This record gives sequence, C-alpha cells and structure tokens, in this order.
Amino acid sequence: MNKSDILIIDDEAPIRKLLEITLESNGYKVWQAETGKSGILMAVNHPPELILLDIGLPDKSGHEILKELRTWYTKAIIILSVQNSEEDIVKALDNGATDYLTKPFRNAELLARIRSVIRRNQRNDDCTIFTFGELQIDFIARIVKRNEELLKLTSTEFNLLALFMKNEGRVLTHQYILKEIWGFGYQTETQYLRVFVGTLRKKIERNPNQPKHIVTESGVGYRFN
Amino acid sequence: MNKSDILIIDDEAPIRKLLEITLESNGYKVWQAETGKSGILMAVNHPPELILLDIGLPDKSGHEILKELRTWYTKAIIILSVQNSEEDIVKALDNGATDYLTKPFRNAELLARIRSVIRRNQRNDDCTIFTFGELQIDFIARIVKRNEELLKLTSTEFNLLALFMKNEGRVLTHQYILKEIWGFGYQTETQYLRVFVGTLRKKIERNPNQPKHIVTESGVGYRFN
DNA sequence: TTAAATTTTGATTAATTATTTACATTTATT
DNA sequence: AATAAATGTAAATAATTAATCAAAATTTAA
Repeated sequence: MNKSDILIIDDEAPIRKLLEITLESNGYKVWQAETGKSGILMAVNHPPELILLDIGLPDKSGHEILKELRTWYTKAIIILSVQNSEEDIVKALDNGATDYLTKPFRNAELLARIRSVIRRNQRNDDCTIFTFGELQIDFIARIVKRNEELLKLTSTEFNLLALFMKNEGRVLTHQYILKEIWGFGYQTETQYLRVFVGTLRKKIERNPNQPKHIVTESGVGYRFN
Repeated sequence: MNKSDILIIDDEAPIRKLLEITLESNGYKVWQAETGKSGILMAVNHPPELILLDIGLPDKSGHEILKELRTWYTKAIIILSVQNSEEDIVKALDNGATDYLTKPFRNAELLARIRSVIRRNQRNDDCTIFTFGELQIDFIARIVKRNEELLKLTSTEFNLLALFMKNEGRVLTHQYILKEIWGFGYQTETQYLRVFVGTLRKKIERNPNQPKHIVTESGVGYRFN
C-alpha cells in the first residue's frame, strides 16, 4: 500500500499537530500549510490526494480558497470548521467541497471519511496530462501544448480551455460556462464568452474560421471535440 | 434540466413523506421502499442516481443492505440514521456509504449534500445515453448519433427529438408537443411542428418519405418508435 | 509609477435559426 | 372516386444569435 498525500490547510498549530499524528500513524503522508495562500502553492507544487481545509483562515475566507482550488483541483477537499451553521455547510458543499466536518470531530469518523473519499477518488485519477489530438494539456502545471509547441494562454483562456477539455464531447451552455469561469452572477454576459472563444480559437485551431475543436452550438453553447 | 431519480429506503412513513415533499419540490423524482428487500428490488429494476438508506430497517440491518447494494451499485448512497455513534458511522462509510446524516437532519444541508454527490457522480456516468435502434442520444451532452455518426441538430430540433425519445412508443398530441417545446400559448401553431418534424425526419430517417421513427397519427399527433 | 498585458465593453458585420407563406401531397369520409 | 380536411415541403423573410474588431478600463508586473 503506497501512502496517500494529505495536505492540511489550517492556521491553528495544535490542530495541525493533532491531525499530523493521527494521519501519519494511519499511514498517510502529511503536508501542512498555515495560510490559504501557502496551501494553494503547496497544492499546486505537489497535488495531494486529499486536502483538509479549515474554513476560518486568517488571510482569506476558506470559501474563497475552496473556490480557487476548485478551478483546477479535482480531488477530494474536506472542510473542517468550528462553524456548524447550515448556511456555511451548504455554501461549502455547493462550492465543491467533498465533505464537511465540524470541530471538534472524532478521529475515527475523520479517518473513515478520509478512507471513503480517497477510495472514491482513486477510481478515476491517473496522470494530470491529457491529450486531445494535437493538443496536450497539463491541468496541474497549467500548460497547453500544440504539437509539442508551448501555447501562451492567459489565465482566463486557460481556465476556459480546461473546462472545455474536462467536458470533451459534451455541449456546455453559455450559462454553465460563465458560472464556472466568471462565477455566479455573470450568467448573462455571453459577450465575454464570444470574445474569449474567439481568442482561444486563434490559438488552438488550425483554421480559426472553421473550428474543429471548439464548435458552437447555436442557441445553446459550445462543444469541445 | 432533467430530474434525477432518488430512491428512499426507510420504514418510517412520516420520514418518507417528509423526504418526498422536500425532494420533489426541488425537482427530483422520488421512489420509495419500505423495506430493504423491496428497496434492493427497486434499485435493480430502475437504478436511481442516489439512494437514501435508513440504517435502522426492520428486515435486515441497514449495513447488510448497504453491503449488498455495493456489490453492484456504484452511484451515491447516503445513510440516514438516528444513531450518531462513531462506530456506526465508521462502519457505514467503510462499507461504501457516500455520506452519513443523522436524524433529525436539516433540509438545506441534506439538499446540498445531495447536489454535491450527484454533481460528482454525473461527471463520469454514461447513463444519460439511450439507444433506439441506430439512433443514440445523450440528453446531458446534447449529442445525437446515427450509426456512430454525429448528427447536427439545431436547438429546437434537439429538444423536439429528446421529447419524442423520452416518450418512445406513445402518441404525443400536437398541443402537448407545442406546449412542451415552444411553451404555453403556442398550442395552435401546428405548422411549426410540421416544419420541424420535416427537418428532423430528413436528418434521422433512412427514408424520410416513409418515416419509421417519427410516425404521424393523423388528426392526433406524432409517435416515436 | 509606469508600461505591458489582460479583460471588459460597444459597435458592426456575418451566420444561423425560426417563422411565415404558398402550394403539393396524403389521408379520411362520403 | 370525389371531396374536404389534414399533413408535408420548399423557399422567402424575419428574427435571433454569433463573430470580429477595436477602444476603453482594469489589472498585473517591472
């Protein structure tokens, strides 16, 4: 059995220590971050199998960190919180949290939940690099290549392309894309999308006038092939 | 948005009723079973997107049901229980439960957890794909194939075909179709329907002059086979 | 602080799709 | 078989939706 990496993002040292001892004695390799920012950095540099995220972090709200992580991190994120408000739980789950535990939590339950999410995860994770025809994307490194040649994409362009690639073959509605990339409240700004689809096509399509990858589904959205 | 099927396995009628009302008012299609045995039968016959399983069932322990379900059922199972013992939670999660909620639970939290697990599920499930002879439709991806070949349908054409396919074998009246696709107030615009049925037939029928799929029921409507 | 890069916005043009019309064909009824 | 009613088809027009370009605003990096 190889050890799964778990990243703890929590500002309280005692809790980190407690988790460290519990987890390591159960065969996990533990990484720790004190702030959201450093946590994201660590996750980028060394994507763990699971992230334990404290929601009451000092630098940014845990919810913000969660959202940011979910722009590219697809594995499990378990929220730890002293909060037990329904609103908070709902918000976290809707932002993509895999699970939610309130402090103080019971060790055995935490371990069981961790086993559960990791088990589920390992079904569908291989490497982070995917290839679509002449295009190659590395979700973690945020790199896109076209025939071995590095493409220079802006952040939004990359996010958009990543979303398309994650949903290869399926039509994504304007609404859905706008919500995913720009966030809630931008669902009507279809013009943004047109512009960015335009620039993306210029960069990834052989012939941007007759796009083969990003095809428009008039009245509905776009589909990546 | 298509409704996800949720199966409730719980012996307490009031709780089933409560769940039924909550879930249905949130757009889910609810199935109910009073015993573990009948629940498994229902799940086999019509696999739902999610199972809500009460652990204190009379005929078998919920844990047994859970194990039995997990021998073949891969989607989400959320455990409901009056028990809050750590041991019970751990046991359930290790037996493959997706999540665990103790009664009495809060509605909004339940709904958020349901959204969360269903969202995770739908990423990698192909169960939205249906096949009718040489035709294949994926309702989520909005893809229609004829003998493996992608068909290019406009939005309205797709909606119409999807409606037909969802009601395979049954006659749909002009009125009904118009209401479903164009909305209330268009029930008399049968000419729209003629035009769109025409273009659909050209795209999906082997011989559009002798349609085998979309057959007209003169004076009534159309039937999809 | 300035310069560069990126995102947002608005205006214009192009493409696609929906509706309407006119007429042809089929079906049901006598 | 004749007729009326219902259905089908093709093509013109209207309406909607999408693409492109460029300027303005904002953000980021030096």
